[in-house]
Amino acid sequence: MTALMNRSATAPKETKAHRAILRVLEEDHAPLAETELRSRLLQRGVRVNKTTIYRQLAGLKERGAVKEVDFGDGKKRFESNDGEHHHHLVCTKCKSVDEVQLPGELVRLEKAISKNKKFKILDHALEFFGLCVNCK
Amino acid sequence: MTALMNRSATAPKETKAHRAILRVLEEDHAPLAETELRSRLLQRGVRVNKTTIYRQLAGLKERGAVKEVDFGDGKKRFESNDGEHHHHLVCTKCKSVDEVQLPGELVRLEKAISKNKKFKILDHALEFFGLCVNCK
DNA sequence: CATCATAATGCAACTCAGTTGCAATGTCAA
DNA sequence: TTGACATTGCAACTGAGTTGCATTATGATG
Repeated sequence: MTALMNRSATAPKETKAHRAILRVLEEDHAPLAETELRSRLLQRGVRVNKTTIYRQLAGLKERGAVKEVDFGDGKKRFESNDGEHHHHLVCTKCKSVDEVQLPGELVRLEKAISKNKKFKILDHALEFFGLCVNCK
Repeated sequence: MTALMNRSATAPKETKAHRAILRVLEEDHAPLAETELRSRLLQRGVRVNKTTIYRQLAGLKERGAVKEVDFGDGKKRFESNDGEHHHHLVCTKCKSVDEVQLPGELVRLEKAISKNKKFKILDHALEFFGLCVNCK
């Protein structure tokens, strides 16, 4: 392609870090923090500086390839943004993470809220915390 | 009393910091971060060390007087835990915070999830981000 | 293939929220 | 009033995340 694909951001370069990070996030389909991501990369023999990781993640997020997720533990987590929109079931004991779909539920809620409160909702954060099958 | 009352939770002592912090949280009914809380206290002429604030908040939370809220900006926020269970409408522009009640909605959702996924939900985090009436 | 602008990387130093150890102070029951 | 012990303040620390800058790598162009 030529000049199109303008995008406010420059075309990302094909680097080792870029490829490896995307691959890890696509395979391990869970929200990963920087340290987790870094050790996953190391396991694959790819050593990447944490600054690079944060910068890559910022870029990937901007381009919509990745979504930021917050588990309320003060760490930024990122997950691949391929599948459907979903939420997480975070086991507070073993830290495992499962996914749930809430088809239409939140959309309905948000519409109702927008009407009543006249607040334009652009995003939401919804995560569930508790005990998974193995831990309860 | 003597040796009993072993507890994990001692009766909180009536201190200046304790009183002042509770009062600020009760009056300014919004989730406040440590720095915000601290300056609110200063405005009332109460100078409290940040360590003390964090420790008081931890205690208040343990006793259920206060709830921790996460807006995903890497800061712990706490709000008074009197009123009804509610969620927040956070304006990403002017940072104002409004409240919404979602009567029964989440309870229903959580029950359905528990059944399908066999995950025991103990807590959830749900906040909405967008533009308030003035900013949109 | 060689060149070169510029994007990506690594490193060190930094910021900022939150925590910890410890000595000093305050609270409150006896 | 006393004394046990909870609370406070301070300084030093931790850990996540960011920034400036010099170095390296990418990929478009000739």
